[in-house]
Amino acid sequence: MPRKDTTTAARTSLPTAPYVRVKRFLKEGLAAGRWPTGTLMPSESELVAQFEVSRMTVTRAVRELQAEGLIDRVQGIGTFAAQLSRVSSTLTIRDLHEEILSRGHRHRAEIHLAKRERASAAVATRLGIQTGSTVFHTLMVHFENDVPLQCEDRYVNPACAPDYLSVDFTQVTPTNYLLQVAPLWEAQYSIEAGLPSEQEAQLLRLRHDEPCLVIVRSTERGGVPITIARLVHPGSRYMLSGQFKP
Amino acid sequence: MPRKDTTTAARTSLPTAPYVRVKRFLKEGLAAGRWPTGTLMPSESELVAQFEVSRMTVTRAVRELQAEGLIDRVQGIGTFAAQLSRVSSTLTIRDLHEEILSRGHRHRAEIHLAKRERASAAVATRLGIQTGSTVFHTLMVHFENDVPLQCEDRYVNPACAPDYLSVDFTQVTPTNYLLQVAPLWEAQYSIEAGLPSEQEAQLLRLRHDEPCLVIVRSTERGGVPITIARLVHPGSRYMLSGQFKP
DNA sequence: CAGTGGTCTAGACCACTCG
DNA sequence: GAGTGGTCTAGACCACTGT
Repeated sequence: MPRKDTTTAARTSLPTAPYVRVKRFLKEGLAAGRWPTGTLMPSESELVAQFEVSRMTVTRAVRELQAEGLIDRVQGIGTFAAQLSRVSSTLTIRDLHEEILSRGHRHRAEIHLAKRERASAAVATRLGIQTGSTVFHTLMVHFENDVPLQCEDRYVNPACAPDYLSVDFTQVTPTNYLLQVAPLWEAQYSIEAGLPSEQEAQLLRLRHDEPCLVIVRSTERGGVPITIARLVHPGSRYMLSGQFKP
Repeated sequence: MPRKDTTTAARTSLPTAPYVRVKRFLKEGLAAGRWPTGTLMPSESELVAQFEVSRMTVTRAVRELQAEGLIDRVQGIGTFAAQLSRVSSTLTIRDLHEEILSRGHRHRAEIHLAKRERASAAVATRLGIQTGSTVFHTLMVHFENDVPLQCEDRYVNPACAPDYLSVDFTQVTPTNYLLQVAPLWEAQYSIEAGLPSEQEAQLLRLRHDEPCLVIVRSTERGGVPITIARLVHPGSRYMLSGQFKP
């Protein structure tokens, strides 16, 4: 009889999956401070005995908690409660076009620059190419219902997207196009508050002393830099938001 | 013979785990555009046949990709390539004290307020309590090597941390203390650029027109609000950074 | 109905760490 | 050697979707 008899409770309401029960037990124990940070938690075999389930089931529950960063496991040693203070959230950065449409608003892009240039030392370094070699450079402003929302200043490695300049960016955002050409596999970003450059202030129709949210993002794939972008948002018109949900 | 014979390759170099191989196959296929967004991907049974592994192994690989948001699965239908453009990053917000120490710098907190107050309507709403009932209110500035780095204005629901005001916040940060009392299970935040209030500018030793990164974070547990905090950082001295790594 | 994913089991071998 | 996690298998039952 490979299938275990389902005599045990949980028939009245929801027949919660066993691995979910194990997971919940551990999660609630952590929330209740039953295993303070760094404490040794029950071993897999203990959980197997306690819940009368197979080890695979326990393993799944525990592995998922590990993936969520709630516990640390060390082979040969045991399972430990993780630093709950290092909780991390998922900050989803969507394509601005989609984001605006999903709010039910209109999106429009104004192209101010789209040409090939010689890479400055700073740009070349970050794109992993030779100073003075060709790069693609675009500068545009994105509008939400005709209000300027983002100034996008972007350099692209021609090796990764040779046809970049032939794209009509009033129809497809650079992000979207680059995702088609090379799904972005790794990226780094920084988020800070700062003042717009003179040009940015003008393009965004801002006074030069209005604070902006500045996101600098560089994207690469397998160690090959694809693009770097500086995204400037008027502080009064844009905010990032997200959730923690450990 | 329950154990499968390990005749097949991968003996010369690393004996990569089968589930890793399956996962890598799918991941690289997605990167190469083999399955555009929304496309039907191989079923579990196909992968079982192709890789000559058990279904559990395939399931694990596929389930992990799903957790990473790279694929969508629908019972009874199949597995589909997810929208790669909605890649999300993990933004880890650590305790500022730890963050500063990990940079090898000194942390110091200056307490400007720590008392009980009657909740204003705005605060009461966000803390889920009655207007006019008691709340704890703290205001402090955190220094990194004696440079003001963050102004923390915080309201706490007394029901969740009755002893909050008896804590010596020059020794323990509110975040740290609240994490001990009630590990934060859910939180929401917004990040924006803005100007400091007059008081904040003074506390941070800023001109009132210097842009700041403002994080507003509210924390709850099981639907019960614990605390709301407004964290103001001088734009010139602080930045958030993170990575995408799908 | 056949095909899909969702879950579970009872065992197994391995690598690792500790006393 | 005993205990831990890391991984795998061959089968199974289920719920769900299509035709």
